[in-house]
This record gives sequence, structure tokens and C-alpha cells, in this order.
Amino acid sequence: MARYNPKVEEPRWRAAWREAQTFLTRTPAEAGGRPKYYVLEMFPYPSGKLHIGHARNYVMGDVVARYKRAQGFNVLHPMGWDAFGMPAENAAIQGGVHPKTWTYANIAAMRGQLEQFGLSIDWSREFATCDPAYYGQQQAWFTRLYRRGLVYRRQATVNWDPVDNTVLANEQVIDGRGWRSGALVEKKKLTQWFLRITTYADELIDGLKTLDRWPDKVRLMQENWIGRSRGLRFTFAFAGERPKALESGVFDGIEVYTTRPDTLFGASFVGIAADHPLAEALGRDRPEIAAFAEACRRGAATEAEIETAEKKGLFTGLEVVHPFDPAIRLPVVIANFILMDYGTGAIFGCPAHDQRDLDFARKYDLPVLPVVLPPDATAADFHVGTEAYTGPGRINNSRFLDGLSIEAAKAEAIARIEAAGQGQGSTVYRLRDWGVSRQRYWGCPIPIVHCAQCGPVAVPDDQLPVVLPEDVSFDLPGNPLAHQPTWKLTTCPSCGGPGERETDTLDTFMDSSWYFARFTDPTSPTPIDRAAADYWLAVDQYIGGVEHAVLHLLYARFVTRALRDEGMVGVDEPFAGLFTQGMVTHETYRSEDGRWLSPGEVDYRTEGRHSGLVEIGAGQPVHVGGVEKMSKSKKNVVAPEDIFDQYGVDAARLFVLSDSPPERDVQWTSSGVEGAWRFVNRVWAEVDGFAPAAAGRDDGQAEELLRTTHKLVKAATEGLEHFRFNSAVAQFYAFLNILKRLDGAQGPTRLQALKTFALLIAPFVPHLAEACWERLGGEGMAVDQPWPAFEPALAADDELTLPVQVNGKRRAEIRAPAGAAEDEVRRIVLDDADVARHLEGLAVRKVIVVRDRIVNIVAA
RNA sequence: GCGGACGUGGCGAAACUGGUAGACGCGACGGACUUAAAAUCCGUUUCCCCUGGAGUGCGGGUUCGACCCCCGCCGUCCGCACCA
Repeated sequence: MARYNPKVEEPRWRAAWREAQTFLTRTPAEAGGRPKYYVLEMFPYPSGKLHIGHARNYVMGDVVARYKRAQGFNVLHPMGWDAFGMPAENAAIQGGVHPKTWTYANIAAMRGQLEQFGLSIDWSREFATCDPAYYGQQQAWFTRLYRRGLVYRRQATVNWDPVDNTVLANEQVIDGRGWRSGALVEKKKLTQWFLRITTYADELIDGLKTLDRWPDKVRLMQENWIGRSRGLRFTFAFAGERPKALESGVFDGIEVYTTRPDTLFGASFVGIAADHPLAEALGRDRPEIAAFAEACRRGAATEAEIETAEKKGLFTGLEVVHPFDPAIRLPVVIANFILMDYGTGAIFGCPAHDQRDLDFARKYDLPVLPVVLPPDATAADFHVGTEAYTGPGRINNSRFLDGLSIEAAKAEAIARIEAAGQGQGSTVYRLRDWGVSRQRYWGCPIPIVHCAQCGPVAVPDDQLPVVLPEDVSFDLPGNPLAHQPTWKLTTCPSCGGPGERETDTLDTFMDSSWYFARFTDPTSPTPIDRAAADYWLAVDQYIGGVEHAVLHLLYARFVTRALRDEGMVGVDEPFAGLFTQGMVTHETYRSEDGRWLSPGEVDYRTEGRHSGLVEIGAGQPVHVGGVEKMSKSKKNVVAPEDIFDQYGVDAARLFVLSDSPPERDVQWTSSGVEGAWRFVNRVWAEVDGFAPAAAGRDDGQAEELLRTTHKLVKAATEGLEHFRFNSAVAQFYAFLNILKRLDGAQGPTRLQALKTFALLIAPFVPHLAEACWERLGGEGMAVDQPWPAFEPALAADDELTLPVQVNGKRRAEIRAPAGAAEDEVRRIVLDDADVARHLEGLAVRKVIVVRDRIVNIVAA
């Protein structure tokens, strides 16, 4: 009996699949009537090396793809590279390698690694987003959106990453820092290209309801990110004479936005943001206003200050009149807690029912008039102290609104304002338009030519792609494209005069916002082949990290809708099913002097002066740190090659799928992989030891083996259907234990059981499955066999063991025929000696029989 | 502050819609094989005052029966954060 040798078997089966073109996608015609299934994992950035953490993502997708394939689906399972981005450019700056060279070299290396994983990928559809053939098509649809008005250019205050020297979208700023560089983001005013994602804000929220195979968590995060709120937008008219600065007539009043029009009678002031145009206008001849505004801007720059920020304001001396009563006048104040980029950048302050307004009012001694009475309070005894009241209640102190519910009062207030022509009910979103300009080289060039005569002109399709020039220098800071001497200068596609190319490139999230559609026909001369897209989209199962909940996943949903409105795709949503998988973590190690150590530099020692973990070579003890996501900086990474070399691909695949539920992190341990490796060998030993030629006869255990096998079919299928890979793996282990125990059955039943088992484990450990299938004399390859069918009748037990409870406590067990009627079970239970012992001295009040499950006797 | 998720042995976890809590794996312990070790195989492994009792973060409740449902706490993690 030979030990299973993955070094021989695994490459052998990968070659066999390749040769048979097993994973080549079938066209709809070739697929016959088989339904399609599109499985996709978020494609990788080609950083250079894969670690075992990446593996989990692709292996999960592979399990799904192989399972669906066996079930008879026509599967699309492609792979590509999210290949534009900063690291390539940084490598060029630091190492003098051209980003293109660096990127394609990395892709080659990583493709080789990925192929080793034994993934059922159709490599014929591979592309990288930095291929001109890909980004040229991206430019083509970009110009279509431009003509449609979904792309525009404007000056805006943007997030500036001082380390990457580029602008970031709001979604790419995490806790005030760049999502990739980690640098504190600064505010800058720049002219930038934007995509009008806000046009789709409603659709993007409402569409979430249709995504019933998405995690609730992600849907909620998107909903909160888009942040829809309904309220009223209206204008306060100035009271009295307007100051000189405002004589230009631009300011007819101050437009505010509120979600609480019901509290209008509680207003004490009107506040505007420091960078509100009105504040800027006033600041022009009043230095104290300009100085205050400047102080606010500085203060708002850092996250920590916002945290504790004291409410500060500067009274302008202006007054406005209340919309419901011209006799009521409110002071206009510039306040540091009002954001210019939400709503209108101006509010009315109602201190009694908004905490910020209350803090402000207390500080500046403004009136606090409660206008909402809590349900159990009376006007006489209700006061607002230091806490604003935001709960339910009835309107009070509000003339015609008195007595109304909050909801009714909101409606009434809106109706009156609208009737008076002072404003209207409106919906406001937290979502901003997507800033897609990046001042970097290694990205998709924005296909626009700036012409002195015609302004910005989209490059026509027949002049696409606008290819990135390769002769650029990375010696100067800033955007290499801006310093490139020749590429930038061109002719205007519209008038033929001199023109200059836009030197900003597109956010790499643009590249990943439609790649799934391109995979449906990666060679199409148009961005998307409509027929192919109609057949394959939406992606049936998308798999990736939760970190993209409001980045990539939101952008892709938006772009899909924009392309739909261009008639380029027929779906609203790109991803029908989404699974967010957990990461692979590992312990971290540090040396005595604080250096991070990789797992390979650490060993366990029981002898000598230091027992426990020591640093190999130095012999010094090692400090074991927290279990963390694998990262280069902490050196807690495990290289796939090392694992494959020692245990094979299948053991590694099995381990990352076992132990923890897929959505949770799994901790990589060497003992864990060894466990998986043991399993691989035990499976092989069972199969190899049962040589079909020498097969004996079934004995009395055969029936149990048959039942066990069919129970496993059920358990494995359910595990796969519900993304409970860890449970499925556990069932495989359990089956193996039972198989060992039932060593009496050595006939056809065992052969059938082993063959079924080989097919069930195939999505998880595909190489081993093939080796087993072959050894068992199976026809063709395991990968081409249909998924074993579950037959309930064959899994059913004839007799069951039922627990018996007395007053809710488990006291005994009985044996009863499966499906036995209540009367019969009751008779068996009451005849049972053990049960009788526990019932001594008690009168049976009630016997509850749950069929095939449990019996509970209530006695007193 | 707002929103959400989670809390089960020494560890990772399982338990379908309320029905035998701890499947499966890791670790540990004991045994077999071996001159020895590794590997492999077999067994034990929730805890305790062990013919029994307790037990799914804590305190209550509903139920014949609760890890699961309800109320109130505590803790951990995640997202958003002066969003009017």
C-alpha cells in the first residue's frame, strides 16, 4: 500500500483537466438546455505574491463552481487582474522598474501560483485591466456616459492624499485616512471629473431590497452610506435692510434643509457653514468673519478635533424672518458644526429637539422652546435641560400645529411652506458624486481632449484607446503624465485645432466596476457584447471581502445601472448573490528586541534553557502576539509553495475550508493543516486498501453503510447550498470514522459508498477525488460526473433512539420504529424500566410525543 | 453618540423552523507498534462534592421543553460619525 503522494498526483490531474479542456466555458449553444451559473471571486491586485490568505477566497469560489458544474449547470468561472494602481507606480519610483514591466511580471508569477491551486478556472478569458484592449473599452463607455451627462467636471473641495499625491473619493477615506496609504487626508480645492452616482441614489437604495442573497450587513452599510433622508428645503428671507456686501442680489435669503419641519416654531437661530458662500461674501469686508471661517476650516481638518469640538459660532448681525410669522426674527450665525457639503450648508437651530443646537444655544444663551411634548408629559412640567428631546410626542407651542403628531405636523408644515412658495419637501442624501480623477500615471487615461475653442471634448471611438505613453519619468513628484513632453499635445477631435489631453487617470475602482461584464465576452469589439451579457449576467455568486461593502460593490451597482441606461446590459444589479468571506489569520511573533518574525523563523523547543517558542538560530525566546490578518508588515504570512510542498494543495484547500464558518476568519495553524493532511491520507488508505478486484462480500453492516452514505449526500449538499463548508468538511471526517468502523461490508455497497464519497469531496479536494475515482475504477474523470443524488428512502433509519424526559430532564432512552404513532411510543415509554424508576411516586399528567424526536413526560 | 453583529469545553467550532448541548477538528492524557523516536493505529477528554448534580456571558420571563423566543444588564467586534 503506497502512501498518497500529492507531488505526483496533483500535477498529474491538473494536466489531465487542462488537456481535456475541462474548464473551458461552453457557449449557450454548446450548453444545450443546461442553465447557466456565473461564479466570480473578486479579482486580485497583482501585488507580486499570493499568500495562503488569498487562497481561501479563490478556493471557496472554486468549491461553488465545481459543485454547480457537477449539478449540471453551464458554469462561467473566470479570472483576471485588477492591475492598475499605486503599488506599481511606487515600485517604479523606488526601484526604477516600469509599472508595466512590474505589473505583467507579477501577473505571470501569480498566475503560476493560482494555477497550482487546482482551480476550475477558464483561463482563456483572462485579462488585466491595464491591457489597452480592456481600458480602451472602458474609455468607450466612459465617453458615452459623458455625452449622457453622467460624467462632469467641476471645482470641488476634495480629499487629498499627501502620500500618494492624489485625490480620493469619499468612500476611499477611512477614519480620515487614505484607504491604501493610511495618510491623513487633507482638503483641497481642485477641478475634477465626477460620475453622477447621486442620480441613482434612490435606485441604489431601493435596489437593495431585491438583493435577497446578499448579507444584511452589507445592504445596511450601503443604505447608511447613501443616507437618504426626507425633509424640507426652504428659504429664510432677510429681515430689514441687507448689508452692503450682499447688495449684488445673489443672496435672496438663506436656504436651509431640515428633517424636522414640525419643530419650526422652536427655532432660535439660523446657522450657516463657515465655507458657505454667504459667509465668504461677508468675510470679504469683515476680517473677523474671514478669520473665524478660517479657524473653522483648520479645526475641521483633523478627525480628533471633531470628536470633542466645542460648538462655536459668530453672530453676523444679520437677521431673518420666520416663514410662519414675519414678526419672529432669528439671528444668523456662522457655526463650526455646520457642514457645507450636506443639505444646503445652512440650518435652522431648534435647541429643544437637537443636541447640537442645544449645546450651541446654552453656550450663547439663546432661547430654548420645547415644541414637542413627550406622551406622558404636560406643558407645565416639561422642560429641556442639557439633553435635547428627540423622542415621540405631540406638538406644542406651535399655533396651528399644536396637538398634531410629529408626522402630521411635518406634513402640515411642508404643505404650508410649499403653498407659500417658500420651499418644498425634498430628499437629501449623504452620498456624494464619485470623484474619479487621479493625478497618477498607472491608470486608465481619461479620454478627453481640452481645446481652447471647444472646451473639453470626448475622444471619439475610432481614436480609442487613448494608450498610456510608456516613455515617462518618475523622477519628479506629481503626475508623470503631466510632465510627459509629447503625449499630452494632440489635436482637438472636434475642430482639429491644437488640444491637450487630460492627464488625470481614472480611479482604479472604475476598472473593477464592470470587469464582470467584460468576462462574458472578453474579446468583444464593443465594451460589452449584449447577447453574451444577457446570457451570463447577473453574476450568480460573487465572493469577496467585506471591506468592499461600500467601495467596489457600490460603484459596480451604479455602473451597471448607468450601462443599463445606455442599453449595454439588461440587468439592474450586477451580483445576484454575494458572499463575504473571512480572512486567514495567523499568530504574530516578535523577537526579544522587537523585530517581527515570520512563522518560519520560529520553532518550538522543549529542551535547553528556554522551553517554548524560540527564534531559530538565535535561540532567544519569542513573544507571541495577537492573531491577525496575514500581512507583509507583521511577517505572519504563510507561503503557499511551502505548504504545497509539504502537504499538497488539497490539504491546504481542505484546511482553509474547515474549522471556521466561511464568513468568519480562520486561524492558520500548522497543526490544523496536519489534520487536513491526515484526512487526505486516511481517505487514500481506505480507497487504496479496498482494491476493487479483491472486493469481498457485503455483510450485515452494508445496510448501515448505505444509509450513512446517503445521509452524507444530504449533509454535503446542504452544506454546499448554504455556504457551510466547515460543516460539510466535518461530515466528511465523520463519514470516514464510520466507514472504518463498518469494516465488515467489503462488497459492492462499499465500492458504491467510496465512489459517492469521492464525488462529494471533489469540490473540496479535487485532485484526491480524481485519484480515488481512478483507483475505484470509475469511468472518465470525477470532475465530469454528476453530483450524487440524494434518495431519502435510502437514508432513512428503521428504528430510532428517542430520548425520554421527565419534567424536562433527560432520564432515559428508548428504541422505537421510525415514524411510530404516538400511542405506540407512549406504550413503549411507559413500559420502560428506567422510565418507571424515575416516575416512582409520581402521577403522569401528560405525555408529549414529538414524532421521531423526543418524548417528555409531565408528572407530579 | 447612532446603527448592526456576536458571546457555547483548554482552543476553532456544531446543534435543521424551540426537541438528546458540545458533531468534527486541534490540543492534552492513556495505550498498541518500535531498541528508540517520528509517523500510524486504538481509547479517554464540558465541569463538579460523580448510583447524582450543574452547565451555552449575567439576571429575569414565556414553554411540557430554551444556545434558539421576550425583557433588562455586562462584554467583544464591525460600520457610520457635528448628516440638520
